[in-house]
Amino acid sequence: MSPEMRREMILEAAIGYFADHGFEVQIRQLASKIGISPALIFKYFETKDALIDAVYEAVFESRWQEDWVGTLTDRSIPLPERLIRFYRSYMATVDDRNWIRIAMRASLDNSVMTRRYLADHVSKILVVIADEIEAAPPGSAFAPRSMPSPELRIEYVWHLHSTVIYYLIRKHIHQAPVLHDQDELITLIVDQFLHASRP
Amino acid sequence: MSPEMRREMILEAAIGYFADHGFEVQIRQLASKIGISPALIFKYFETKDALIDAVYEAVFESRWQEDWVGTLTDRSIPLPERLIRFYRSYMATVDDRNWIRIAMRASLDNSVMTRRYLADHVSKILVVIADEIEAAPPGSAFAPRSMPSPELRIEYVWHLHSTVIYYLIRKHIHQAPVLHDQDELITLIVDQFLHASRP
DNA sequence: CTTATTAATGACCTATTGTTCAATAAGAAA
DNA sequence: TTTCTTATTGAACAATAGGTCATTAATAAG
Repeated sequence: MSPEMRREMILEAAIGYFADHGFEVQIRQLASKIGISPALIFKYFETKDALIDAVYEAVFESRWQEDWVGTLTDRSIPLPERLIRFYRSYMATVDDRNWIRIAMRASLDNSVMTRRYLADHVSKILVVIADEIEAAPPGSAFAPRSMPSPELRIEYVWHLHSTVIYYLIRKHIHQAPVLHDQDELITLIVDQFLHASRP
Repeated sequence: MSPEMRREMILEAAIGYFADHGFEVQIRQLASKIGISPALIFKYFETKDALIDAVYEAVFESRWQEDWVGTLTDRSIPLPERLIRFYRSYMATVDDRNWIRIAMRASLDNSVMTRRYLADHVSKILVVIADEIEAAPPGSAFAPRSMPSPELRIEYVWHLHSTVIYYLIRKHIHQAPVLHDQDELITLIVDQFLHASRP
């Protein structure tokens, strides 16, 4: 097998295996799962830690769509519609067992990855959403009654965002039964969230 | 030192250490952290797994207040006030780094503890909240416009509850900056949540 | 002070686990 | 086929880690 394919195969297997069983699983077990010898893994990744780093890289990479901010700020479209479109796209990108579990493990292990992701990416989105709500034309169905104080602004939007993220945690980490129809969920909570903001 | 105190000391140290570094840390490290020999730990806990089980027991025990349902269903008090009181008490009980982290680790490790906790305790609360919202007198400020379909009922209340739980995950697992004033947070989101339900 | 009891330990055992490396298999090129 | 290259492995090493046990230290009773 070509080195590129083999490396990819090992990396993919490691992502799934680490997501399921944690980073402490033995290289031996991972190898036997793939059907190769443990030694071969060390041909492609210097050490176990290097493999873990590669898993982090692969999983955190491309978990972000450049057009999300564009979708949210396109004021030619009504705000509810924008939020629903955004969260549908967001769900499609992040509703992934391996991603959710590894991001959570990263935080528990005190890795900087998830904290950086939250700081760099998620908080950007939250600010945009807060801005768009505030910018809604007064008198429109979803203009805010009164936006909370600056310190509460982002926490206010977390109310919406938390629901989506924790839905994924319930699904992929707690493995509890959740509503299957995600479009319905998104419509429900965006509607709920915005109606509380009406004048 | 008396056996009871020693056992308690080991257990408490294990809770903190496992919460921080995961269940894979060495007994040696835990022992040196406590300042005792590794062998002593095995005098009080048969095996490492027995210690882990004891940690689970200790952490999941008494994470539930019997009077919560009573608080939520006392219709002599306005619903917003009931929800605010409940979530203040809930926060006081669950806003604990060790608890949040170990409950999350339990789920990732496929332990039944957290799933059972969600099924037995949390979902009970969510049903009660849904019932109370629906029972709000028509025309009151927070009577529901229209309660969603039966399948969406609980998911609807998750919108409120998720925000509280994910706030704690952000704080204790992601260790991201969060709003310090929890009373303010609770007031904000309960208010937000109920106002969306008004007629 | 002596002795009995037991909390506590240090040294050791064994299995596990990351990692290495000489040897082998497989496949392409000549 | 022969040769060259390289993907792959089996076996082993060294450090790690759970667990045991004979011995020691501490404490309280007589």
